[in-house]
Amino acid sequence: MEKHPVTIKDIARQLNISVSTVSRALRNVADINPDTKKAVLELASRLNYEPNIMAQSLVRRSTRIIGVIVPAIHSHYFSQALSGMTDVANENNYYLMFCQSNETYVQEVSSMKKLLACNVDGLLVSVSKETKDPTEFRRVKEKGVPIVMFDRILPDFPCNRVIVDEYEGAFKAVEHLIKKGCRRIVHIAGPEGLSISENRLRGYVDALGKHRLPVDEKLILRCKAFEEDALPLIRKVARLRPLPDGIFAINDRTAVLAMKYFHSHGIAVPADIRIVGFNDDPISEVVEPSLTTVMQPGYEVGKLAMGILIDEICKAPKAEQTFRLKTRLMIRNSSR
Amino acid sequence: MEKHPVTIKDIARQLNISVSTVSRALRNVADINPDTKKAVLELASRLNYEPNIMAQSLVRRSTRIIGVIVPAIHSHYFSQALSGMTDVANENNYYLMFCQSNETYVQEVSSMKKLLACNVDGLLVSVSKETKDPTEFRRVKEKGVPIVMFDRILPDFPCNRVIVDEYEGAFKAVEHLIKKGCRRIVHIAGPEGLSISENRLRGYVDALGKHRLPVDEKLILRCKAFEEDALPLIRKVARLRPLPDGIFAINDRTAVLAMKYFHSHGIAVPADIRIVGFNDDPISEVVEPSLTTVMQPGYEVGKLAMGILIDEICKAPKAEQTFRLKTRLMIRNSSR
DNA sequence: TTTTTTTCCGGCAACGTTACCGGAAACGTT
DNA sequence: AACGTTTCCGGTAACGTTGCCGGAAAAAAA
Repeated sequence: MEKHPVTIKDIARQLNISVSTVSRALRNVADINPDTKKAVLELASRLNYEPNIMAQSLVRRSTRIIGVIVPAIHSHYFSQALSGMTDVANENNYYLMFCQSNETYVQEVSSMKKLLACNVDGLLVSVSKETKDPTEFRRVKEKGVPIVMFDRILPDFPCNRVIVDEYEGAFKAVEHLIKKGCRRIVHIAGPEGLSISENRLRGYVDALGKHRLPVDEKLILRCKAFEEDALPLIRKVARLRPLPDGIFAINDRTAVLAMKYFHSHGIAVPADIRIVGFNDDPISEVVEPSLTTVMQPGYEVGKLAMGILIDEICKAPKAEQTFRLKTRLMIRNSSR
Repeated sequence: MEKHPVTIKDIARQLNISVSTVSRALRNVADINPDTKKAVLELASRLNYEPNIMAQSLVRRSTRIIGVIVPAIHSHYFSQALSGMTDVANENNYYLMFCQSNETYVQEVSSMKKLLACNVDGLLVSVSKETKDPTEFRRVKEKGVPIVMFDRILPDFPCNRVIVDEYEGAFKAVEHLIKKGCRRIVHIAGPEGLSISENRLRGYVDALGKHRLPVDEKLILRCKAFEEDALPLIRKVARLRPLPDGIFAINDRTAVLAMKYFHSHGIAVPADIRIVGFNDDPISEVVEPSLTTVMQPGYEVGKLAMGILIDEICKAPKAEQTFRLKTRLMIRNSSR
């Protein structure tokens, strides 16, 4: 074991030809005798030759590696997106390197440095909840490495983007509550400054506006993290008088947390209060009562983002676009 | 933009010294004047120099890239494991390339080929449900690329392994049911031949044996896939007479499926039938009644597997071991 | 036949880095 | 002063591959 992997030189030596001829035979280039080509290909497959990607990328200045940075690899939504990316990357003969920021800006930047050192051909990023400053991303772009942002984008940083239409999703969710008769609807919002938080909040506000309901600041509660600090907010909601009759939560975990809390405190869902979440996590189908929620097509977001990035790598630069995928309101029992 | 990234040569030119001197200054080697070293380091950081990993790996014959193959990136358990791996890899300055087999042998092998072409320093594999044949893995090992298998291992292929003690987990789960008074316990088992299926089955059988309960073949039902074909089996269970009084399911999704089915068919859980699952997916906490299940430490499995692989890459080969992480029985309402 | 064109191949340099070797200069020793 | 030692540096080859160029041999045209 530990033999040298077979190289182009080995083939050249055995066939008594030069390395450049072998190289040409292995690729689809003219200037090669069909017979030699056949001989080379045969020997190559017999020896189980695999080209050395490192050497290739060194001379080609392109690695076919794409770097991906997400806040957390575990997380139903992101792991679905990663899955979509992987499938598309595979089809197109690209390699993927994954990093997670664990929701910190520091890890995000250090991951980016590492990926750049690997000469990635492109970057797929969903920013951490701490990230506000686009300068690091600008630097990368100036080096000529294309970036596509997905889901959690940075408003100040122009680039191709793939997001779900969270505004519309939120709007539909809140409108659904209104149609069910809710008049005092709480929004448990996400961390400030994050695009997804703001979009969902806007959807909430506009839906109220459309139906001429007042926007009461006291009914808008902000999480700092995503789930960790939701419980105190939920307690606050339960103590509000009169009790709100609807909740639109930033995500399913928060919504479920609220449902569990209400259940153990004698507040009935949906009779006393209706609840809608966001994400369509597996838990939403399973919780009792099942949770109405906004489905985001994570797998599709991943596929699309990867597709766009690959396009940007290969072809001439087009105008930067923002692609919005539609959400779907999954109506279940928590709002019936 | 699209400027050449700064190389060791640029530094050498600007400082009027040779590339080898720069190279030495950048690394921790003797044979370098402290002053020159300082000058080089300063200029390097001023120019934002990053060494080209491709070039380094070409000459060092080591890429610091580790390939990971799992059946599915989405999946609560695997995404947790990947998360653990990523964190450990990062700490140790390794890069990760992820592939998913989508539970097919073909994709698994093609992923492996691709990763090898990238000259990965090691491989972390959890095999697909189709995989029986160890020859491809043997080949890799003969090339000197270390493999650590985790979770879904291949019995015929000797290597370092990290698994959870599924036997003990299953044993405890079934024993728990017995202690709650169950006497006719069904096992909804996983696909045949998979290590995890077999280990859990053995735990089931042995727990029955220990408590002198008969093993009834009619109470052991096999899934072919994991969840897709579970429903017919559950129907079968519901039609059994006398009705079984306990179920040990291969995973939480199957268990929840069963609970939902029973609920809509007037069978009470846990009064008529007690249920235990496997995995501790988020859904198990949330379902009504909450699901008793066997917790597997996915994140820890990932961390440990990566740690062992890195050890194997760096140090002299030690005897191959199988590391078993303990599970924990999470007792909830579905078995009370 | 000679000339032109085509076909095919080998040599060389390059990609960015490291490893090895040899040697100049500075220092220390007797 | 002559010698050995140490310190530090530059040159060169190599890692595996591709791209360019020049040229020999074969084929086509004159």
